[in-house]
Amino acid sequence: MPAKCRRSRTKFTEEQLKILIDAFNQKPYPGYAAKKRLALQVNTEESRIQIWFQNRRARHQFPKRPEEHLDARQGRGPPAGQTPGRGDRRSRTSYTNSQLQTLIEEFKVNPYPGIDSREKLAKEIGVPESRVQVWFQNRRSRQNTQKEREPGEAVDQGQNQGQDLRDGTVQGTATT
DNA sequence: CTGCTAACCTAATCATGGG
DNA sequence: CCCATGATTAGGTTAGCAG
Repeated sequence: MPAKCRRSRTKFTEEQLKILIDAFNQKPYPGYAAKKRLALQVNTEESRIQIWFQNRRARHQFPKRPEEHLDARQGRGPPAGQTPGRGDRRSRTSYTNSQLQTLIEEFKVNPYPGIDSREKLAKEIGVPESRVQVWFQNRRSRQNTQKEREPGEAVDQGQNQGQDLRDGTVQGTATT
């Protein structure tokens, strides 16, 4: 194959796992700052930390421990639907018009960019690769949701499941 | 081959910021 | 206030590697 679509599988060392598991047991929903700190500690990317926590929460029934204290503020305490984690999210990325143009153009030719394409794109518009990935995820999702708006035409789904096979390698560069 | 688990996906939802 | 859209989550699939 020309290149790998996926990022290569990260192999955590025992030491790294120890730190991660310990952190997980104390706080299964780390905020952005905590993830960044952990990333530094185990010397890896923060996006790897995020994926690791996602997978861990999904597969291990961690002690339903929302917070070590956190007891609903009965006043109104609307536990229904609120982020378990702290309000510590990554700040919203605001894309400039030209950045959006680049992303949209790429999306048209390849809505499922592999790791190489995403990294190249990220470098091009000066944004972390993880943001590019999220952007594509949201874009695809939105497209599927709103596709029910225009009964026009198009809406051609190729039943493409799993096998994405498409790799960037788009030497674009034509322009400029 | 099987089990574990990183990477990745969708859909839903939370949350922010501009009109 | 409301809407467009970025960030996060649950849960499910794909795939690399050790046993």
